[in-house]
Parts: sequence; structure tokens; C-alpha cells
Amino acid sequence: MLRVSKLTDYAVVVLSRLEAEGGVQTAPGLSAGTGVAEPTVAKVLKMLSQAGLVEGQRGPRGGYRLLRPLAEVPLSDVIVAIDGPIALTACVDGGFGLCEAEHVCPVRGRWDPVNAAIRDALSGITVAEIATPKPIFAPPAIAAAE
Amino acid sequence: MLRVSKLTDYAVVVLSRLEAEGGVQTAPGLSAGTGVAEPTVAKVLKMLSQAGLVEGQRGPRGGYRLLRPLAEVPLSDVIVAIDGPIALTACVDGGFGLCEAEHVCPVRGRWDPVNAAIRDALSGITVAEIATPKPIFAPPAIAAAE
DNA sequence: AGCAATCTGGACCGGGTTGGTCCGCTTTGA
DNA sequence: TCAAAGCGGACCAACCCGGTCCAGATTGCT
Repeated sequence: MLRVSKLTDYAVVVLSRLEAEGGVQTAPGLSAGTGVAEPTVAKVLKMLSQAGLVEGQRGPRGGYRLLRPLAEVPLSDVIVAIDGPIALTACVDGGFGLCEAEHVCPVRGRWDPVNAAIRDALSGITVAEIATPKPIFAPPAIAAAE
Repeated sequence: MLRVSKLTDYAVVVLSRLEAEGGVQTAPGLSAGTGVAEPTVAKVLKMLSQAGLVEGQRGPRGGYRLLRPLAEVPLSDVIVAIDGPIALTACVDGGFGLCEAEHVCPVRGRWDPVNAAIRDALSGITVAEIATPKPIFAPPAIAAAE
């Protein structure tokens, strides 16, 4: 475990494409450009829109556009937008009745520094850093190498 | 998301108890001491044993004992023992056919630095730090309060 | 030598969450 | 007025996790 949802991965891909092309792009267009299924792209875009990372423009000639360059978007923002708050365990912020041993649990609330450490690590990496600033697609050689 | 399994949480609790009591303890005994169901404790101990964090001694008077003080066990070791390798996405170390857009995916392998950052953050925290170095179990008042 | 306690390894099953799709509504430019 | 596009939600299937159980192996004790 300890992984982010696949949707988050898609989000990074879509954002990358969005920045690479620039301007306003439609969900179907981004779907074609990334290879991700259209409904999925739409879903991701909706989430990113709610998180304030992109902006949607309705009507014909509408689409989505980036609100900030990816170099200014920490990865944690994307993860929070898709996966929700970063918390390694359910035993955070006053969740009761979730842990069967909560009344004898010596680590209640102790994960906080861990969560903070993770958040910090994720905030220090921008989307641009993992989204290939200069979009270079993997050549077939790499796929064949494994 | 981005959370560790509950089993990992239990593992920390059990390890904490193991160190607090010291010596060799049985799975049923640890179950009673932590409030975690016995089969679950047994499962966790098995995993920790395979990971080399604890050692099992069979036969009557058998049980488990710590191989290292918790202050020397990074949290990442426990997470790896329970949850497996730390990798935020499925798109790591040669997984193909998992991503529907792998042939056009511009972020393939790009999560590596992220994984490294997480690993680093988790390696810098020991189990002892989140497991209350001086084991103070919640007084009955707390259990009664809910 | 036999017994019993304990770990070991595996299979098993139910529930919850995620991933993915679809539908109807709203907005807005042509 | 129409159609293209986003918006919000509901919906369903597949996968994975959490938790339990059982048979076997090992070993100290009597």
C-alpha cells in the first residue's frame, strides 16, 4: 500500500498535457492527447476544477485551462484534490469508534508527525518536476527493455 | 487516501507493547495487553517475524521477542513489513499492462523521486518516536468517557 | 516418549473502497 | 434557437484489505 489512487496519476498526466499544449482545451481533446478514457478525464478535470487548479469554461469553444503553471503547483495539492486530505491512518483528527483498541491504543494521535513529514515531502515537489517540463514521451526502446 | 493499512497501525501498537513488557511474550498475551483481536495480532507478528523485526520461539514457553530496540527501527521498516514496498503508484519498477495509457504516459517512472522522498521521510522517524517511549496506557477514565 | 503449548503458513470470505461509466442539467457562443 | 461543452450526481462492477480459521511443524515440560 501507501499509494495514491490511479486517478491522481491521471491528474498529473492531464495537467502535464494541459501545460504542454497551452490555452483552453476540452476534455475529449485531452482524452485523445493522453490516451486516458474520456469519462475519466472529465472526472479528473472536475476534481481539479473544484480544487482550483484548473478552470472550466462552459459553452461551445469551452474547455479547461491551467490557473497556475505546474512549476508552482506542489504535488501535495494534486493529491489532496483527488485523494483528499493526506493522513496515513484513520486514527487522526478525532475519529472514534474506528479503532478496535482505541481505549488502550498507545499511539493515538502519534501519527501526526509522520503525516506532517509526508506532507512536507510532498509539498517540496512540484507537478512540473514529475511531469517532464519538456514533454518527452518514452521511446519504444524503453518499453521493449523490460 | 495515501494511508497505510490498519495492520501497520496494529504493528506499531504491538511492537510498543512488546518493548514495554520486554522479554518473550505470546500472541494471546499481546492480544490481551493491547486489545487487538488475537488472530490479528498473530498475523501481524508473523509478518514482523518474516521481516526480521521480531523473532518467534516455538513450543511451550515460546513467544515473540524484539530483535532491535524500537529506537533503532525506522517506521519505514514496519510499513514495508506490513504493506510491502513503498511505492506511491503502480507504475513503478516494471509494471506493464496496469496503466491504460502507458504508451503515451509522460510520467512513467517519474514518481521515483517522490517515492524516494517519502521513503526518506519515513526512514527518519523511528517506531519509538510514535510509540510513546515511556509506555503510558490510557487510564480507564478515557475508555469510560466514550 | 508423549503431551501440550506455541509459532508457521496457507486458504478463505465478507465488506469497503476505488475506478470507471452514464445520465440529466446548466451555461454560452454561434 | 441550437448545439457544444462543463457540472454534479448517481450508479455499478472489480479489486483489495481486514479479519478469521485451520492443519502442520516445532519444542519445552512432565
